[in-house]
Amino acid sequence: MREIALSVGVAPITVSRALKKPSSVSPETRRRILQAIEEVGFIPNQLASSMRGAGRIIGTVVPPLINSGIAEQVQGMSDECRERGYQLLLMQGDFSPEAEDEAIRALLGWRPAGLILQAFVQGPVAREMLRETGVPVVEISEIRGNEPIDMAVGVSNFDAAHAMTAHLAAKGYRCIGFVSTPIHGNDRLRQRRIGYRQAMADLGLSPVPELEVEVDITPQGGAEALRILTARNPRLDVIFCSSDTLAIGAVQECHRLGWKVPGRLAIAGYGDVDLAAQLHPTLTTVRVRRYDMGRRAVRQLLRRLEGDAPTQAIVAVGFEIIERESA
Amino acid sequence: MREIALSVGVAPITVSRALKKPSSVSPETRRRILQAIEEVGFIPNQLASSMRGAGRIIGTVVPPLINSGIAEQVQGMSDECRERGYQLLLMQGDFSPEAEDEAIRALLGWRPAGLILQAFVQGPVAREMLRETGVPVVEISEIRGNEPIDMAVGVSNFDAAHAMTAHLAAKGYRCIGFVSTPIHGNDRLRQRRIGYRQAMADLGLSPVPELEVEVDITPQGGAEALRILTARNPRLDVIFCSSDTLAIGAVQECHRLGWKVPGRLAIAGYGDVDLAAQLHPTLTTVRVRRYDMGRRAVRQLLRRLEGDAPTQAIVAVGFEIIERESA
DNA sequence: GTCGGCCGTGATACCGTTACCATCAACAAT
DNA sequence: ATTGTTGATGGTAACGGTATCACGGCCGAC
Repeated sequence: MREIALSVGVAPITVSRALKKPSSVSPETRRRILQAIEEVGFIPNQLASSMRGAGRIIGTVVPPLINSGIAEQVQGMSDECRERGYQLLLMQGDFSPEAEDEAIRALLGWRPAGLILQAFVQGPVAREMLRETGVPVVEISEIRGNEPIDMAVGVSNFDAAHAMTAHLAAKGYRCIGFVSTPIHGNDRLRQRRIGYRQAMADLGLSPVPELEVEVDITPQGGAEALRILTARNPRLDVIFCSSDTLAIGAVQECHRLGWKVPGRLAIAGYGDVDLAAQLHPTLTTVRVRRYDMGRRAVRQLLRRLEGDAPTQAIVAVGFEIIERESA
Repeated sequence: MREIALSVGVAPITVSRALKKPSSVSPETRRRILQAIEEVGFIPNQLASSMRGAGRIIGTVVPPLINSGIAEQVQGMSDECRERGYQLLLMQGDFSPEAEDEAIRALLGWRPAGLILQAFVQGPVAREMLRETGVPVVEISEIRGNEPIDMAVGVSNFDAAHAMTAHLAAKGYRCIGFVSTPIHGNDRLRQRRIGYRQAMADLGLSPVPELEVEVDITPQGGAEALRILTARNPRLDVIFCSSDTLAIGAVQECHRLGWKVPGRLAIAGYGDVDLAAQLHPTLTTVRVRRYDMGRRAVRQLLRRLEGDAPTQAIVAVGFEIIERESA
C-alpha cells in the first residue's frame, strides 16, 4: 500500500480511502490510484485492516458436514457472506462441550465480527466467553427449549416433529415408532423426540420406550432401527425417522425384506433431501429450508453489525410436512 | 497481552514466548503467566500474530458442498487443520473463471499460509496471482491432464473412469452409456469422460456421441439421462454415471419403469456415497477416499511450510472399483 | 582469574492498515 | 475584508503481537 502511495504520489491513507470511501477522494486521484493498484496487482491485507477497523470474518462451528443438511446450511451462510463481503471461518464441532469450547476459543482468537453456532451452545464455559467478549452470536437450527445467548434462527424442531406425528396419526397409523440418531447433547434432536412424545400423548397414544430407538446417522443405522423396532413391536404401523438418511436406509431394508412400503410398514423422514422425492416409494418427510436458514443467520448478524434498527432476537424459518407415497 | 504482562510483572514478549516457545521461558515464570491467562480469560489475537509472524490460515475454494463428496473432502481438510492448529477459510467457487479469480483474490487478502484449490485452476489471471505471491498451493481432486501450479493431491479420474468402463466390458456389457454432469470448466469430469472414451476405443467399441449425455447433478438428472439414453439407444446394456447421485436417480427411475437392475439395464456410479451400499440393488461404483484427500492436501501444504524435506509435488490417493449388484 | 558461551529476559521496532485530528485551498456568507 | 464552510489530503498514532538484537548473570574451560 505504501508502494502504491509512493508510485501515485499520495499518502497511504489516501489509497486506503480510495478503496473504502471512494466518494472522499477526488475522481482524478482515485482513478490514478486504482490504476496503480491494477498494474501492481496489489491485494489489501485484510489482517491489518481487521486489526485496526471492523473485522469482516464470521466464524462458525458446524457438526460433521457429511451427513444431513448441514452442508446446505453452510452453503447458505457462505453465499450470503460472499455477497456481503465477509469471510466464513469454519470449525468442526459437535463433539464434547469441551471440544466446542475449544473451537469457539479458536474462533474468538480471530476477533470475528460475529459467530454462528449450532443451537444451543452447551458448555457454560463457552457461554461465559461469549458473554464476556460481547460478540454477536446467532444460534442456528433450533429456536425452542432454551434461551439464546444473543439471537436465534431456525425452526421449532418440536413443532415439526409434533406435526409429523399428528399427520401420521391422522392417516390412521396407531403404532408409531420413532428413530433418532444419538441425542446426547443435541438440542435439535432432543426437541424432535419431545415433539413426538408430546404428540403421542396428545393423541392418547401413550409414548413408550419400546417404540423409540437411537442409531448411528447412516442408512445402515436406519436399517438396523427397522429390525429392532419391528422385532420389539409386531404391530408397528409406521416409523418416523428423525433424519432422511435413516428413513432411506429403512426403505431399502424393506426392499431387502420384500415388504411393501407403505403397505406392510409406512416410513417418514425429516429433512427432505434431494433423494427423498426420487426414492421408490417417494418419501414423506419434513421440509426445512436449511439453505435459507444459513443465509438468514448471516443476515441477522449483519443487521446487528451494520444496521441500527432494533433487531428481533428470534427468527423462525418454518417447516412443511411433505406428504408423498411412503406414509 | 500487555495486561497479562503487567499483572505478572514481565515484558509482553515473555508472555508471547510462554505461549509459543514454552522451553525458552523458565518453568516458574511460565506457570505464573499461564495462570494469569487462565484467570483473565485472555485469548491471543491471531490477526496480530499472523501479521507479524507466519499466518496460520489455510484458504480453500470449493464447489457447492451440497452435492457429491466435496463435503467429505472439506471435512478431511478441516480435521487435519484443527489437529495442526490451522484455520480453514472457506470460499465458494466453481462458477466462472472470473468468480474463481475473485475468490482467490479474496483469500489472498488474508495472507494465508497456503491454499487448497480444486484442480486445476482455470483462469490465467489466478495462475498469475498465485505465482506472483508465491503462496504454496495444493490443487486437489485430479492429478492428470495438466501441470499443477505447485502441488497436486488426488486421483486420476481418467484411470478411474477407464477402469470402470473396462470392468463393465469385462462383465460382458457392450453398449455402454456415459452420463455426466456439466463438464464445462471442470477437469475432473472431463478426465472421467476422456477415460471412458479411451476405454471404449481400447476395447474396440467405438465411442459415439449418442451414448453420452450431460444432465444436472441431481437424482432427477440421473432419471432424465436414463430416459434420453434408452430412447436413443434401444440396445443399451449399462450406463456409467459419473456421479453416484445420478446413478441413484437412474436406479429409482428403473424402479418406476418396472425395469430389473441389472437384468434389463445395469447401472454403475462414481463416488461410493454411503447410500450406494444400501440401495436396492446395491450400487457398483468407484470408491475415492475423498476424506483422505482433504487430509493429505493439508498435510502436503504443511510439509512444505514446516518441514524442510524435499516434497514430492504430486500425491496420488488411488481408487477402487467396488463391484456390487447393479452392474 | 579471565574468557567465551548459554540462559532467561527485556527494549525497540515493525507488520499494514485506519481513526483521529490538522492543514490548506477555494469559495460562500457576512 | 474577514470569517465560516466544505472538500481534498496528510501526519501521527495505534491496533496486538513478534523478530531482532542487547543485556546481565552464571557456568565450565583453560
